[in-house]
Amino acid sequence: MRSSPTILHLDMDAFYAAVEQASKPSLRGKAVVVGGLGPRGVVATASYEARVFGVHSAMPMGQARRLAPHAAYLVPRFAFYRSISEQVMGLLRDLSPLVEPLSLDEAFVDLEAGGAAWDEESARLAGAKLRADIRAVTGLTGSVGLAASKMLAKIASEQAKPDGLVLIEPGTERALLGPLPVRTLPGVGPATGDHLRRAGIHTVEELAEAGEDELVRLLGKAHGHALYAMALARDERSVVAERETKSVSVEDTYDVDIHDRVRVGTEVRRLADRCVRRLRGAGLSGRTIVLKVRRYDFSTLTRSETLRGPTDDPAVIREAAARLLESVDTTGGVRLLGVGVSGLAAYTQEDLFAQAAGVDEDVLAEEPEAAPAQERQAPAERRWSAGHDVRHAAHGHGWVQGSGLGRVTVRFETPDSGPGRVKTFRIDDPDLEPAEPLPLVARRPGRSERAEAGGVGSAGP
DNA sequence: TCTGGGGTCCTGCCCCCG
DNA sequence: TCTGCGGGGGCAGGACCC
Repeated sequence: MRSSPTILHLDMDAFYAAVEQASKPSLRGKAVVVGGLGPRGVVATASYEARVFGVHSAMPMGQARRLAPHAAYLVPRFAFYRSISEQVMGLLRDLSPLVEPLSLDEAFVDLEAGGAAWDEESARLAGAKLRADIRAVTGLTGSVGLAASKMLAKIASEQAKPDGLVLIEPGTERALLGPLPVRTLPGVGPATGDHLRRAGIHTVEELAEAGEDELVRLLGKAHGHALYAMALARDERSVVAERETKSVSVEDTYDVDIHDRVRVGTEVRRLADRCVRRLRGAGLSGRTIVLKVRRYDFSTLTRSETLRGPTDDPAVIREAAARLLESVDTTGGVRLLGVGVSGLAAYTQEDLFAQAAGVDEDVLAEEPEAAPAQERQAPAERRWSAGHDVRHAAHGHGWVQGSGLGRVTVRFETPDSGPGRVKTFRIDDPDLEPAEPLPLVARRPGRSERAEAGGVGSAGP
């Protein structure tokens, strides 16, 4: 392990909810819950104000609504979050070429590799500057952990949340880790946590005392060795900038279980097509086709089939998925279906033949990526999804607060306005149209008339 | 109104091959 | 020809992460 705390872990605070609050002034300081709004939705992110009521990620929406009935409930806008994420990742790449994104809102940075820091003092300065830059560019807050290893940097950022910076000084690692619950360590989830608890192991210190052989006996080879090393604060994993994709998959949970076998078949075909679209979008093909079925009782099974060579041909993948479906009993109903492809390659075998023979590309049903999810909504809500931006000819930019019964309610405000007024329209009002989200922070001088003093949005907790 | 969607990695089992 | 053994691929399931 390196001797200086020059591995940085960034974790944006309640990212999706914070973006929504920055984008919608009337939600700042309020409980905001982002997630699926259907009957089977779960919480993706809850703002800190919502967490006070006990709402947290992965909780069923119904439960969240009971706990926080007055919170604002919004569907995620992934494309928008991705654009903000790219700004943040850009700032990280200014620090070092070694940036390892873990998700839209999290990444590791090797500060030493970029020359951005070499000791405790310079690391602290780089982390503080990064936090200030993120706030200036996006209006959002992120928490920074600094340590000599990935694991410790991640634990540090967790302790720094929200809106803070924690540096773990070399030499203090074991003492800091010892009293923490085993669940703090990455890779210890509910099942492993239970397993260890039954063996009388509750803290990291007890994990270390148990010894490597005992942990391997309890948890298996890979997990046992890895966990023992982590308990001793040993973590040699390096920051890896480029990770290649190993699989591509799509899945849908249905609002009500599907019983009709024919309908199951058509859904699997649609999923196969969506999966192919993703695959091709990434310039990939694959050999192994995986069908996933979650039944009415939540039991989940997968069936897979490996082809002779990689493909991105929709007909081939549809047929494989259909064959796999034949071996699955769906009586009783299914709540989720999924199709995936693994064993990826950057080329296909058939396309050589197809091009040589002049064969047409198989036609993929024209279907925008978002269609299946929207299709489940009532027609009135199809155009006006809660939380999405709109523009009105007379009233300007706003967002949909809700719609139903032929009406749509819009709040007119922008990231750098104050909280705005609410108005209601007919859903077919010709003056109302969908709009792109506005930048969270007014553009820097140059062209914007909005770049006035105090224009930087605040989204503090 | 109980439980999303997209991934990764590991394990155990079976089968084939040498 | 039989048996043992080890490796590797394919397959299913489970745990975990964000």
